[in-house]
Amino acid sequence: MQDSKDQNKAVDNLRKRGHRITSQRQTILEIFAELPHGEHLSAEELHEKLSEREAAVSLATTYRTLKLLSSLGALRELDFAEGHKHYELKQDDLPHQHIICTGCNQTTEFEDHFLEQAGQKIGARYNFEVVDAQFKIFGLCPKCQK
Amino acid sequence: MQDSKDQNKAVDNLRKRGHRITSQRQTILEIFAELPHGEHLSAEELHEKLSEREAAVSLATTYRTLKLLSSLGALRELDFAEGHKHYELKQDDLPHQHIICTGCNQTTEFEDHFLEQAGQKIGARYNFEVVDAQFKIFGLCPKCQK
DNA sequence: TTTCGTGCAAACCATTTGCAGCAGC
DNA sequence: GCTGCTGCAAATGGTTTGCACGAAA
Repeated sequence: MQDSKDQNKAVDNLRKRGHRITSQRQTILEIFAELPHGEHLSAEELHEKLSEREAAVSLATTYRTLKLLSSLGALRELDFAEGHKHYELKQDDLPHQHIICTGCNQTTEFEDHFLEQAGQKIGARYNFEVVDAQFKIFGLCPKCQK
Repeated sequence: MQDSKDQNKAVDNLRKRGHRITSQRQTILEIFAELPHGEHLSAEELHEKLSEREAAVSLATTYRTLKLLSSLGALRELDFAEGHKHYELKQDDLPHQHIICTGCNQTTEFEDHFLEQAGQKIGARYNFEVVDAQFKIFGLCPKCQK
């Protein structure tokens, strides 16, 4: 399956950089791998999901792991201007741009071939080594326009 | 001058929606109008600039004003994933996309005609009333690649 | 066995809020 | 004069950290 491939890649990345493969890290990656594409979790939400399992993970470790995995490029850190960050598995071959309703905070994922390339192209213009590019559209969804 | 135009537009917006034109709000708009294009301020930085003037503004009011002006569309709220937000005057006719170095946190502004349109186009696809579109590129600048 | 990672609780820091006094309109 | 705005200080909420113990390698 698609997502467990990225999960394994993340584990390899941990190992490669000398980090240990702990049960907590595995469980967290597992949860992200099982998450339907397009969904993302805040640290708090992830911690909640972890608590539902037998193998609970402390909030501190949850935060530490999210930060570590993001720095390794296994997770993508998303900021929707609502006070806390969200995270999702980084899958380069899938769309990950967002359109956010400032009324109800609902986010929808979309893809746009042009945008996928734009990041690399513009980065090159500035001699940047591009790690990630995010396009966010803020506005009101049909429901919230009334 | 370019920026004072946007400043006045913001004042009109305040008035139109029944908000009062206080000296604090005017001073804050003034500071943003005087800011070189491409620069942006955090609440803390703005508060510092305010303290340098005779007419100081409390931190609480600084935050309240930033929030109000953003909700009116006079300011743009920027999030560079470094723990606090930044704000800049919203000038629709100028570029406002950012490329951010995750090494030294330096941000560079750039424009791209395609991107400016892409937000509107994609928003329309989802029947969104687009308020703002932000494209962010994360990566390492030439200096930080070593 | 040697580090590194974890859990806990306390600490931090950006932002928000209750309330009394003050200032736009 | 009415009501919204401000300043102050205290509260909040997400995130980080110091430390002692437990677990990968």
